[in-house]
Amino acid sequence: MSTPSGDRNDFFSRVWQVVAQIPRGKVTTYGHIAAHLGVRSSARTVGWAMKAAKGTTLPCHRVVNRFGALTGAQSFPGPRVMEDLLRSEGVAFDDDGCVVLSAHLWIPASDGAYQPVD
DNA sequence: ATGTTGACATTGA
DNA sequence: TTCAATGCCAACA
Repeated sequence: MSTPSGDRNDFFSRVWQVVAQIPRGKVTTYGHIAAHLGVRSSARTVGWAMKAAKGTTLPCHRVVNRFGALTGAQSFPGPRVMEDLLRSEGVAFDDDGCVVLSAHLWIPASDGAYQPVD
């Protein structure tokens, strides 16, 4: 549509909207968020939105990469803040320090719908 | 204004 | 199998 002055800053807003829907004790990946927005290739930009979300109420700590690694932990006030936050919500970690996506992976728009694993 | 980098993911060779 | 290249959007030099 064409509204020249309207759909430009939406990308961040959309990402923030989705992230805000992540239930406590669950996590999602950049790719899933991007895919939900219709652009899976923009997973990178999703990370930017997260960085820009610092200082907001967004649970950016619930967003991890495809491997479940806390890639954004370094952007937190402390090296253990992100992991501690997730643990505080009941999220389990693997021996590699990665989130057990098999148990906590949440997908946008699933709306609580049960999602089978591969 | 242009080019590079970045909390990623996918495909091709 | 692993390595390299591509796509996307925004901020920074």
